Amino acid sequence: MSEVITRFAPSPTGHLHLGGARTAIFNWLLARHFGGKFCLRIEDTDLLRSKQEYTDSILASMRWLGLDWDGDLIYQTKRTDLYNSYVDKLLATNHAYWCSCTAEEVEAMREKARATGQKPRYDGHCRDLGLGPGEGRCVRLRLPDSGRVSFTDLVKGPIAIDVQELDDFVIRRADGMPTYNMAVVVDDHEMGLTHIIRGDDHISNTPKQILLYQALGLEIPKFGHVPMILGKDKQKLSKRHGAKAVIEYEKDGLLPEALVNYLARLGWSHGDQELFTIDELIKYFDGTSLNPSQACFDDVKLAWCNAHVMRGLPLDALAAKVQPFVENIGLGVQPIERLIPLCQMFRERTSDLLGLAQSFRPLLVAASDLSFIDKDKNKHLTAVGRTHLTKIRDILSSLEPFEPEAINQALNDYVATNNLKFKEVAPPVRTALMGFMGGSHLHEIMAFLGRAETLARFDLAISLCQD
RNA sequence: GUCACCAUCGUCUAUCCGGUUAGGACAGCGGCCUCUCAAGCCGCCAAGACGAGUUCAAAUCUCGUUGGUGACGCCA
Repeated sequence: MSEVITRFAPSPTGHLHLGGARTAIFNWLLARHFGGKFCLRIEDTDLLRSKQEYTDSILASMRWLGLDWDGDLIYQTKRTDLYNSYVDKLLATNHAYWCSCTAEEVEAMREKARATGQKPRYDGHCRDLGLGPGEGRCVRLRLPDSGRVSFTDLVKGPIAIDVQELDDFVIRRADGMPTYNMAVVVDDHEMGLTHIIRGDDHISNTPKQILLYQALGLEIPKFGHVPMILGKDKQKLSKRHGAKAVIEYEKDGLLPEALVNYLARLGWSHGDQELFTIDELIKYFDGTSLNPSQACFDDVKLAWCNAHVMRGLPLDALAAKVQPFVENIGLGVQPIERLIPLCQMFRERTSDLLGLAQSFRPLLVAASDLSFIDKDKNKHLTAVGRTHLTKIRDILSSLEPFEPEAINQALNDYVATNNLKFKEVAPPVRTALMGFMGGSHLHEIMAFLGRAETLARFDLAISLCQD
């Protein structure tokens, strides 16, 4: 088998969104699986809507996701001459012709067709007029009079459409720029693409592109059209339905491995396996087992995926990742060594880095800044609570060493010697330390806080106890 | 309107060329564990859109219906 070459070709008219990210992942995975090449091409021919900042943002998201590309970035706006050389070839072989119709005239044709229940299309007015460059405005492809265009889709199987359904579409605009289908075909051929996985909104472009390949006498690559991702309510994914750009997931503290795992698994499967490492995805993804039906995006499952990745990370790596989030929510620049125990205590209690950082708050602020949840405070900081807190405070003030094991032992001893149950003692202590009934094991919390801070919290809580 | 694509639990999916108590995962519910909350473990709930046909046998093949999505630009 010759080398597999795939590509991702975003247009820089917005940030990288979930759908684009998924097609990028599929193409990247296919190339990596077969040891081929994955190329990146910026389709910036829409001068009005394309912006450099979006190109930058898309590239940043690609890097964040770990989708590295081979070779140089290709910008379509820099290849106008190349496209026009192909247009000239088509003109020279009579596969294309100049058209002088105005936008208004073409629109009138469409209206007319629509009125008779036909598909709106160009009626071939200038087809045989033999217009030259001076007389024409744009260039159109001359389609065959009859026949069917068919191809075997990697995802959907055999697809065929009658050429009667198509019209002589524009391949070169009046301003000299190529249209989308023209540029895509030239680029895909020039870049040597063998496989094209894209959204199935392109399924109707494919016959047009195949006609171009045929008119140009070029080899046709394999196409695979994956269905678009739908929102929760089966509607098209839009901002209204919670569609977010990849960059936003990054800000929310998702891990790229989790997003890649989730997105790859949406519309593709490998038996019953749900969780994959990137290496496993590369190993198993061969372009088959792609699901032809639409899939709804589920951020709850994404969160589950992310939680799983977070739990599997080495603690120091997790601490390094959460560090900027801790700083961003106003908890200061904390050294990694200090974040490691926090990660250990809280990583199973949150599903993203932002949530993890937030869960650190009670342990990173001073006792005086600790905020209490009224419900827990009223319930546990009582006269009975004061008794336990006071006695335990005494024990802790002279405990040596002030370390997890010893602290835990001291608490158990207190419970045993007073003939109590742990669950009678824990609530006031927990509320004193955390401000609410949550968090990790008490001895871990105290060991992290250190003796001084622990005692300060006991003192504060004791003063808050109501009879 | 025309054309194209799609159709299994609420959601993601498995069930390779017809024969399964239709499996797994997320969510939900219940239990165990337990100092809270989680995590973990165990269990429960829950599906072949509808109608015909082919066949000994259909979720699986065929046709139709319905529903969803997409496309129909000198946007990409």
